[in-house]
Amino acid sequence: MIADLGPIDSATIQTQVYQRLREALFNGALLPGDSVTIRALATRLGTSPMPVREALQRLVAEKALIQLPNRTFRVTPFTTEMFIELMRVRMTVEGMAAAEAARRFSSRVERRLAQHNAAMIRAIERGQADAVMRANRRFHFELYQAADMPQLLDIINGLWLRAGPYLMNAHRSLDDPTIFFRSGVLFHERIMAACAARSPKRAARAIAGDIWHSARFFRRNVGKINAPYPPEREPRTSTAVTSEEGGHHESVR
Amino acid sequence: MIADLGPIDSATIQTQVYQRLREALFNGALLPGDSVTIRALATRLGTSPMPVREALQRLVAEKALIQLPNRTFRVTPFTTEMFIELMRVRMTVEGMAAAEAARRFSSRVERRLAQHNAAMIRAIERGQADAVMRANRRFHFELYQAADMPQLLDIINGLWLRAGPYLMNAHRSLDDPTIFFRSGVLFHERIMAACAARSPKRAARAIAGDIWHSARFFRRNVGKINAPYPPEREPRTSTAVTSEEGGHHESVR
DNA sequence: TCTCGAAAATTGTGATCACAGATCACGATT
DNA sequence: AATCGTGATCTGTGATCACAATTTTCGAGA
Repeated sequence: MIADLGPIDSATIQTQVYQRLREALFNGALLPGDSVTIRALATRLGTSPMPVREALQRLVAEKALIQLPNRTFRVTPFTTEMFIELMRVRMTVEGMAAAEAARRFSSRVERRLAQHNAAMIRAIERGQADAVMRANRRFHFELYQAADMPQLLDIINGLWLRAGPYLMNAHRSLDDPTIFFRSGVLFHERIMAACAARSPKRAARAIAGDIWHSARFFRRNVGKINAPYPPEREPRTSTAVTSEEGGHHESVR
Repeated sequence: MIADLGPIDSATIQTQVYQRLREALFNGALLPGDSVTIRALATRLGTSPMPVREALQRLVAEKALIQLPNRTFRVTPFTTEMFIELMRVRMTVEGMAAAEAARRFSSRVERRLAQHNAAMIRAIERGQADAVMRANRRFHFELYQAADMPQLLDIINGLWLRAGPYLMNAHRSLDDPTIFFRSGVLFHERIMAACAARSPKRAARAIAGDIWHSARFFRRNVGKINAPYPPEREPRTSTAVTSEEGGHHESVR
């Protein structure tokens, strides 16, 4: 009955592994098609294979990774069609969250949204693409969180996790990411205006517009982002890169 | 390069365990709040704890189970608020699927939908509640599958998995489930009409109506379905029922 | 130079064991 | 009779080992 504050509760190892992989996917540190192996990760993280196994299984459940007939793990690669489907789902799901956020809009989240967007503008001016993407993410989730629908937020998290390896790498394929980033800022302003006007429909439309607009930029580059093609065999498939393999990219750290 | 058909590919044990638990949840064989333990399940299924561990972790990832601070597993219990949120999410997500299905509607799925609905009517007349729920499920997923959006279908599967323990048990709390079942049939006819008319908006509205209507029946009974309340302690919580405990219900078989 | 095949290395899966934390059962103490 | 403490039991977590399937490597044969 003591008010024991400080529930430090440092998570289990498998949770830590899971969160690091999740962050790596969110940030685009892992490319679609990259293979991930249990032992290699365990060695790199200094644990036994067990926690890694469970973390990978969880990511498979969230469709962030796939398990080939091979049983080997890979960052889920998308075809253009799948990417478009994902963006369509995002438009309606995140549109719903935006609509609800507009209903519950408060000056507090209004202020924070403005801050995130300002940070995004600053990052654009400084040419810090990573910071831009980070600010963009914060803006969106600040909004979605304001909807106060935990289960909906979970779904959105899953969508971003799957889209991360693409969205966070796609801007590198653009000649001038700046103009792309700036249009994002404009959409964000539209979203804030809709929320300030307490208009759910406008907010949903604005979010959908933001998503669709960015999708237009990326659609053509979906293929370019994928890791070197894995050959498609029969009962199982493809090679497994294990760990280093040439300073490629798969940096789980 | 041989066209080896018959990919019987009897899955791994963990997959089998997962699917059985999934089915148990879908059918409402497990009540919200029921506790599930690794060793008990492993013993009952005649395997080692390993496959069960991974299956449970996966279900946790899908929010079908929760892990208390205790680390013990429980079938996710819902508050009324959470249940309503879930139903709202279902309305827009499944509404989207219905809309897309309406666009792609074919006489083939029209025929099959009619069959499922007919089966539902027959089951109602015979008073076979379980068969009613089964036919209802087939009807919905026949429709959603027709949308041809695999990722959206995955999300819907997750929603049903979480709702299963409630929806599949709630009709038992009704005085006369028949009138509830029959209204479902009417909504289904509305849905089919909308699809036949190739009207995405009407299809989405009809699905949302179906979901909301059923939610109204269940809302009051959310609390009644939950398994006996687990006491909420501090760092972790509640007892673990392990296995039999008095012929209660948790039949994973 | 290319093709084929067998050994070697790598992969995920499953079983078993050890362990820390939590819960429960039971008995001594007040 | 009620309360508290102590040991027994149960829980999930992590480590280690064994194994079958697969992939890769590499050398023999054409």
